[in-house]
Parts: sequence; structure tokens; C-alpha cells
Amino acid sequence: MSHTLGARQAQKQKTRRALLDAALELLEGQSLSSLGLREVTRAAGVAPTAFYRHFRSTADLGVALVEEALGSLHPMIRTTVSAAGDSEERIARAVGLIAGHVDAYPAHVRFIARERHGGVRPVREAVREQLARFAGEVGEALAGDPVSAGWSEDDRLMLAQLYVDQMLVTASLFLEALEADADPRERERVTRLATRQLRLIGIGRRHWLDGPAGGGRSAP
Amino acid sequence: MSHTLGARQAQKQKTRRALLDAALELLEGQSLSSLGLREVTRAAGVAPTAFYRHFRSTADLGVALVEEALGSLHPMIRTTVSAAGDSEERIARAVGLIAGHVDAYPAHVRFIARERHGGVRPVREAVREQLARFAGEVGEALAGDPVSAGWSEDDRLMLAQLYVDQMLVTASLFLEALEADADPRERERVTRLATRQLRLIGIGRRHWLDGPAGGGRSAP
DNA sequence: TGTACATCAGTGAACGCGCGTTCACTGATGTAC
DNA sequence: TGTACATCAGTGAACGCGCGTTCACTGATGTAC
Repeated sequence: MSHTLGARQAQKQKTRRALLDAALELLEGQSLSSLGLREVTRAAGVAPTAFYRHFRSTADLGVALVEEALGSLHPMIRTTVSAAGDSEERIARAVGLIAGHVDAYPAHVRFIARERHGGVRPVREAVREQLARFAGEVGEALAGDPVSAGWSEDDRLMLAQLYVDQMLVTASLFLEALEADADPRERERVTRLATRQLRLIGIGRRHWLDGPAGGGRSAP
Repeated sequence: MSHTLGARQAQKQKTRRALLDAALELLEGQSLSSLGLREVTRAAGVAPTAFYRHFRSTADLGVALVEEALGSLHPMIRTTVSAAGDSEERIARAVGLIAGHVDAYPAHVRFIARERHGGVRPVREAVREQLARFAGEVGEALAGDPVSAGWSEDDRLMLAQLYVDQMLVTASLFLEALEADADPRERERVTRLATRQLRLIGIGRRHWLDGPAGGGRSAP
């Protein structure tokens, strides 16, 4: 917004987008480590050599995709763990947001799930870094939540990581439901499952400081 | 054990093992969808064409690896969720078993984590199937546990899936600790984190049926 | 036990193909005056 | 506003290379008598 791009820059951005979009689509059926440069340029409708004007390699393009897929997610995270409403409302809102995000950006979600443990190190590290940032942000959000009042920062981060992982698990279940079949009951099943798992975690959270020693070390 | 293999069968098994082992090693640095047949046979020390005597494709080899990596894990699952000992002992035992398994079979663990959401459909489905079996077995084990007495089968399965996913998350954290650096404190950090997450889940589990409605629908 | 034949795991040459990368280029866009 | 020159995103030919797959083969192992 700071200044209008020249026609040259604008065209370059357009080609870059075409490359990213083509890659994302091709990655629905394979992993980044087998994605070919020529394959991407062919799908994007440019010459193979044009690729190098934008990325050094497909791994480099992968890192850009990670930032695109996860970078824009930070505002949503805050909403997801927002302290507004009672426990049950918050869970329903979080699950709904996850389902909605998967519906809106299925290819991004698939890409992250796939490359989080994928075969391309720089991409894996970019995912890990972004997820660590998420966990940090969730941890901060928990600090302002009465339910985790009095928790150590360590404990808050522990719970935050549990939430982030649970979010990813749920997202990839929604994704499977989305692509495997058009049966809406599968989606409903995932919603029910994720809701109850979050409920159970929420109960553990509310009782975390109970018992003689606190910090979860309560008697059975 | 039923009958001794002939020399021919024995040699064939040896070559098959060499192919599987070579593939597993090559997969430390890439995904199955980019693994080449010639690459595998070269590493295994056989001619490219020998591959076809054992597998139809690298995807087929991948499915065999899934069965090898997860098939042998079923007995361990039972021990992991065994009801023996108090809550804290059970958690320590489970985390210890996971850490030990990662130490003993790092390549298998990496393979499963990577291909669970990887780019090769038949392999992904084989992983999903095995994990569903695990969840089923854990659910059964929970049925015989006083802590989940009175739970519906649906609720038991919900918790079982949470445990299975948590097991995989923990395993891949141990794996990262194993390969990233030789710092033993990282391993300790993962142990602490996983232990506390299981504690929190355990607390949620013990209070699941509390409250007016039960089934986690208790008041805040 | 010895012989003749069948099986079949592994070989090696050959194939056509798509890959990543290099290079000199083109021509539209941008800039200086 | 017009002109001369610089920039640089995208092109297209060319390269050497490793890929998956086919095919007819070899020779050790297995089997029948």
C-alpha cells in the first residue's frame, strides 16, 4: 500500500503467484521433495528458466509456501483461544474456525500437514519455527485467561503445545473428510470427536492445580 | 518357524531385507514420493531389475515398510496403556517406552511420521489403517481400566485416539531431539513436556463423568 | 545316490524420456536528460 | 514531451544425466525318477 508497483513489478508478482498456485495444486498428489521445477513452470504456463527469477529451488518455493500458509494464520489463533464466552462456546468456536479454515484453504492445510515431517529440511524447519511461534502466542493468550490463572509459564506453554498439536490433528481429519468423500456425516463425526477431546483437555485444565502438590501431581 | 526355508527362499529374503533397509536409510533425507527404484537397488547392491522380483513399485515397498514399522508395535501398545501401577507410574512407563522405541527404531519412526500425511496414497492409507487398529486396541484396553469405568464405547475411542496422536507427537519430538543435536537435556525436556501433557489428559479423564450431565458436559 | 529337467532370483544391455541448469537472447518497462 | 540508454522478467535451444521399464539371459537351487 505504501507505493504503487510499476507495471514490471506487478507482472513479476503475477508470475510468482502463478508459480505458487501451480505448485500448491501439484502438491495435492505428491510431496515437495518430488516436485519438479519443470512440472511447476509447465503448470504455471511459463518457461522453465523463468523459475529462477523467483526462487532458487523448489525447496525455496516450499519455504515461501510455508510462510504464506501459516503466516496469515496468526490473527486467527488469537480468536481461536480467545477467552470470550463459556468453556463450551469457546470449544465450539475453535472447532468451527478450524473446519472453516480447512474448507477455505484445503491445499495450504494439506501442504503443512505433509511437509511438517516431510523430506525437505529447510521447509520442515520453517514449519517448526512458525508452529513454535503459534505455541508462544497461545501461551500468552492463556496467561490472560482466568482458567489458567496462577499457572507457571512452563505449564502454560505445555498446554499451548498440546492445543497447537490438537489443532493440526483436527485440521487434517477435516481435510480427510473433505477429500475422501462428500459424506457430510464424516465432517460431523470429526466435529464431535474434536469437541469432546477439547472438552477433556479443558477439564484437565480446570483441575490442573487441584490436589495436594498442584501442577497435575494430584492423587488418583 | 513352521518349516525351514530352502536356500533359494532364504537368499530371496536376504535381498528383500537389503532393499527394505536401503530404502529406510535413504528415506532419512527424503520422502517416499521422491525415492527412486534405481537409488534403492544401488544402495542395496543389486541390479535395478532385481527390484521387480520383490515389489511392483516403490509405493508397494512403502506399504511393506508401514507394516514392518507399525505391525510389530501392537504388543507394545498393550504395555503402554496397561492399567498396572498408579497414574504417575503409568505415565512414566508410557513415555519411557516411547523414548526407547524411538532410540531403537529411529528410521521406522521417522518414516511413519513422514508418510502419515505423505504424498503416496496407498502408503498413507496403510498408516491410517494401522493407526485405527491401534486406537481400537487402546480403546479396548481402556474398557478394562477402572478409571474409565462407566464410559461409553464412543468416549473410550475418543480418548484412545487422543492417546495415539499424542504418542506420535511425542515420538517425533524424541526423534528431533535424537537427530538435531546430541544434547541430552533436549531429550529430558521432551520427557518432561510429554509427561505433563499426559498428566493433564489423565486429570481430564478422571473428571470426565463429573458434573450434572456427565460426558464432559460439566459446568465450569 | 545319480541324472535330467524345471524353476526362478538376479543380470546387463538397451530404450526413450523428462529432468535441472547454462547461456545468449529479446523486448517491454523504467530512467535520465 | 521526446529521445537515448539501462534494466531485467521471461525465452528457447542445448547439454549431460539418471530415471523406470523391457527383454532375453544365466546359473544355482529344487524336483522327479
